[in-house]
Parts: sequence; C-alpha cells; structure tokens
Amino acid sequence: MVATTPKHSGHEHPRPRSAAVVDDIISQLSGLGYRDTEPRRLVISAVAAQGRPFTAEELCSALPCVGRATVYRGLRLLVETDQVCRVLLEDHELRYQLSHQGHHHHLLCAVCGVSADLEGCDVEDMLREAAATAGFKMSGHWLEVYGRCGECAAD
Amino acid sequence: MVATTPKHSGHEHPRPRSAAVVDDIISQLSGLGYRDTEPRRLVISAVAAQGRPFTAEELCSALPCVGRATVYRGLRLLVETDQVCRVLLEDHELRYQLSHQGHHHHLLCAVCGVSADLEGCDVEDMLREAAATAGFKMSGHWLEVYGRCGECAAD
DNA sequence: CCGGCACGTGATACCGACTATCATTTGCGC
DNA sequence: GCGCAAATGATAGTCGGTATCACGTGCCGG
Repeated sequence: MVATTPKHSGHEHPRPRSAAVVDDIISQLSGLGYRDTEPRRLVISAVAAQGRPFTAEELCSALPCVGRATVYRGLRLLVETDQVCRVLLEDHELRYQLSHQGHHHHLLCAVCGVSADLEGCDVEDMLREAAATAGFKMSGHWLEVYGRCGECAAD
Repeated sequence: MVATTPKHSGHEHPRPRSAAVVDDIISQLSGLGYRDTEPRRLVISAVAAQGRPFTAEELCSALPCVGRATVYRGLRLLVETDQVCRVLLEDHELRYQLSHQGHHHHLLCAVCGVSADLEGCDVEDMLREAAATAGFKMSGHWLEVYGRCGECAAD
C-alpha cells in the first residue's frame, strides 16, 4: 500500500493537491456547460482522494451525504469527459481512477490493487498490423496487464 | 441412443460438427467427474451452434426448455474448464464463445459482431518487459481488439 | 441584486443480469 | 435395479446500476 504516485509535475502546491485537481476539473466542466455544484465537487474530491482504482460503490459509501444517483451520474460524467478512466480487474470487476489523460494501459497489482501506467509499450501498430492480416480494420483496443507490483512481488 | 441431434434427412451424413463438439466436451467433462446430462448437452449444443459471441441471455432464450439457472451453471462450468472463453465488447458487454484452446486474443467486428482470433501477434513478451520497467512482475493480461471485419469494412 | 428557469439533486422505484435456495429428478457406480 | 450424490428448475433474492420525478439551486439576464 503505498505511494506509486503518478508523476504529475506538481510540487509545491499551496493547497492540498486534491483541491487543485477539483478546481481544475470543475473549470473544465464549466467550459463544457456543466454547473459548479457542491455534490459534484464532493464527488470529484472523493475520486481524487482514492489511492488506487475504486468501485462506484466505494465512492458511494465514501460520500454518505451525497445521493447514490448523484455519485453515479458524477462518475459517468467524469468518464465521458475523460477525467476518469475505467479499469477492469482480472475478475471482471469494473473500477475507476483519475485519468492521466491520453490513451494508455494499466498495470494492476493483484495483491494490493495499486495501478501504474504502462509506458514504453506501443502495441498499437503491432495490433493494427496483426488485425489487418485477418482482414480487419482496427479501430480500437482494450488492454489491461495484471501482475504484482515491486513491493508485493518481494513478499 | 444418441441422437438428440435435429436431423431431418433420411440418410446418414457425416455428423454435424456440433454433435462432435458436444461429444468431445461431454467426454472431457466426464473425465473431470461431471455427469452426462440432457440439459448439459443441450447447453453445449446451443453454444456450439452460435456463429459469433453470444450473451448468457441469448443462450437462455435459445433454450426455452432448459432452466435459466441450469444454462448459467452450464456456461460457468464451460468457462471454468476452458471450453468457452469470455469476450468483452467495447461497451463492456460480456459475451461468450467456444474457446479455440490456448491463450489467444479476439478481433471483434463492431458492426456484425463476428470474432476472429488474433494471430501472429505475440504481445506477451513485450508486455512483460514493459511491466518490468515499472517494477511489476506480470502474471497475465487481457486484450481485446475492436474494428471492422473485411466484409463490414467494405461497406 | 433579484427573479426565474433549466440543470442538478436525491429518495425511491425499477431493471437486468446473475446467484442462492431447495424440493424434486436423474445419472451412474455398485 | 438400488440408492445416493449430482444435477435440475422454479422461484426468490442480490447486486450494480438506471429511470422517475418532485424539489432545490447555480447562474444568466435584467
């Protein structure tokens, strides 16, 4: 359980990172015509506070003061606007996490649940080519990689 | 004896592939201690009759004479014994199809729903290496490729 | 600064996919 | 055949998520 914090450039933030994240997302949503509401801020704040991929239900119980429907709606909005991305566990459980923007894949630790982004791996072209040999025109793909993170592998 | 195969012609044909598939799977299950039952054969037969990835519900309605629970149980058994594999569509719908044994990935047509196996594409090593650079020890992965099959791409 | 209204919220009912329960049936080893 | 455990199937329940709708509120025009 630990760290593996994504390498956002953020150093010296006067305020807790989460607050900056909330403001940032809220302003992006405003630009798209969505209102700045208290429950929405609470949802975003809770999302930002999660240390690893989380489920919608976890978010609900982390936000007892926000209605279930609102949590689900907020989460869906964040996914639609690419602020949050979906993560699929090995047992097909669907989880979420703050998106680090852009297309990428996840490395998921089966033990502690932490996730990391897979870097230096461009499967895209390879897949497109392999698809072409089967007569397919590739339009997208879904990839999750499962394993153990450094700490859990040591045990 | 045998039968249970919907045959209408008066003379012998080489047995429909599906019948052979059913017998094959039933015998594998027998080897594992599972009984050869009529509903189970019906489920396997229906699975083999599907031309493309199908949902559990589709299977249920294709088998009105078999209880829902039995269909689900049969399907789960087939997945557990690797006779059937899961396919995840782009919209996260879970489907199934006869497994072509061994680890492989699917190419799925977004238009007609047909699936093909991705060949000549060994992402495994590449992923393991990329995972290692993030300090992860890879144990598995999930990959689905979406696009359009030759026919649908032509339209 | 205020009024209004459309967007947003939340309690609840609903839904669809799947599982648990349990009385009954059935495969199959003896 | 016999008997019993496995399997079945009707049904009820669970779980994650969505639709509904009366009410609240952000925010724009004035």
